[in-house]
Amino acid sequence: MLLQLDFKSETPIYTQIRNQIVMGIASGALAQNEKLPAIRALASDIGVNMMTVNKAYQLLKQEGYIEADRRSGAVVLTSPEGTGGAPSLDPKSQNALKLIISEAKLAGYTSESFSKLCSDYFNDMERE
Amino acid sequence: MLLQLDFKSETPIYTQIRNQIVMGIASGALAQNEKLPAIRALASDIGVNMMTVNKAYQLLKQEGYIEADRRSGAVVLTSPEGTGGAPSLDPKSQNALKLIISEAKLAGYTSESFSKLCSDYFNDMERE
Amino acid sequence: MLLQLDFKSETPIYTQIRNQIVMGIASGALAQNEKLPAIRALASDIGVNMMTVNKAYQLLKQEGYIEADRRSGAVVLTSPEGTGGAPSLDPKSQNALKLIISEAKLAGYTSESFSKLCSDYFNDMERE
Amino acid sequence: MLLQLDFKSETPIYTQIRNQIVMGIASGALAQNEKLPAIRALASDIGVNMMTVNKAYQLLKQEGYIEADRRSGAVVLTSPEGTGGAPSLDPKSQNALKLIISEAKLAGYTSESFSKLCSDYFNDMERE
DNA sequence: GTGGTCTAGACCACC
DNA sequence: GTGGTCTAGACCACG
Repeated sequence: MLLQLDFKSETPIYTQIRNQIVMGIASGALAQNEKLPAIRALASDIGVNMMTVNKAYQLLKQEGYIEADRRSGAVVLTSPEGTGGAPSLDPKSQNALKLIISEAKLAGYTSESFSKLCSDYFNDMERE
Repeated sequence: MLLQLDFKSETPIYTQIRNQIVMGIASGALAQNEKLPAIRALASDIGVNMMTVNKAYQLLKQEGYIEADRRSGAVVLTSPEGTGGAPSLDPKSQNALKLIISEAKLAGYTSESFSKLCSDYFNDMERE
Repeated sequence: MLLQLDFKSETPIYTQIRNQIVMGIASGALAQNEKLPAIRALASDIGVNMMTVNKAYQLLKQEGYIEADRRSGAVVLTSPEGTGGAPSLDPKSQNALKLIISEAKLAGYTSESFSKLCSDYFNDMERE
Repeated sequence: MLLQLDFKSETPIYTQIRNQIVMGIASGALAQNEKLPAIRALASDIGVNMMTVNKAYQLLKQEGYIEADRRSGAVVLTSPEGTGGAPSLDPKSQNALKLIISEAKLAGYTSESFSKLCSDYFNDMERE
């Protein structure tokens, strides 16, 4: 699991860390119940202030992606994939998705070609 | 065409304006070649400073969604929808989409149910 | 002699008219002593306010490119091409040239390749 | 690196700042990877509002001359001078160059004397 | 009437 | 400390 940060990006670094970890979990690069690196270690690894990593971890905790374990630091939570209930997307992400779909439509995508694109991304993740 | 802004949001107001206009164009609420409201008019309409609206318009110009005419303000550009070439999505939007798909997967979506969600959004736009 | 205006450009229309006429004279499209179209005629031709054309003509007069003739409107002045003295470039244009050369250098041009580019433009004009 | 602004000029201050920095990079006065002054510092230095400097910096970023690093402000980008591919000039600059060449021709320059002028400017930059 | 530019001062997020 | 955002009001160029 390697984090790739872009210090020139306008998205805050702690958000980038959070995003990469979420994508890592989804792709399986980070297994369920796997232990995340210690804040201090990760911070020095990627050359970033500890506060920044801490902020990312707290975000992830708050969103239910990871859990703080007294003994072993942070661990990836078992995702409720098979809960049975209808899956629901965070409202913010829903809005972001609507925006992306608008852009895609104006860029020439049809409903079908866009769905195709999404499926591709979905399947790419499985294999990584 | 009514703009709905959230002044408490952490996404800058000028970005919100830009997003709403993009979605407005995609949904047809803003017709091609339609004249956009004057910067100052829109600014006072939504209770925001002129500079803020200006920034949003410049973003849209730069991205090719609208065009400024010296004589009559800004107009919606005719989108090159049928250019024939493969449609392409902005790299930033691609990354955002990948992130959303990761979140969706962890929230329990399958590739199919997610594609369904996208199609629904796509079609909703047509009707508005 | 056809004027091509870009109403979306950020350079004022009267400047565009002035520039096109200067380039027209240099390329020979407008001959020395040739009569320029009447303000009113040109204005309606290119779909522009008379004031705008007037402003362009006054600029050209002031810079010594054309002359107002009571009887026949404006005519192209005989350029002092063979005056013998060292040619001199307008200070503003000198600065603009320095800036362009800076940009060209950063874009990878060498002194030689840039001179080549200039010669090409110079010669292109002769033929038009 | 000293900026010389003309507050009476009709070219916007932010453009003047942008131009001076571009010329500074080309002349070597600003070294590659050198850190640019902080927006607020430069602004108070040259007696100008922060927003004005900000606008200049954003232009430069957008054009690829400088880069913003989240941690340490803006730095001069390593220019891709030896990329091998044919160097290309911005279309706007090309048009500006054509116009200047037209003016030069009418002022009595020959293709050769103009090329000489350009070489001189090119070489002057190296030494500064 | 339109957009473009600029100012002086403020608040906030990030690192 | 840094940059990003926003405001309220002003002046000017363009058409």
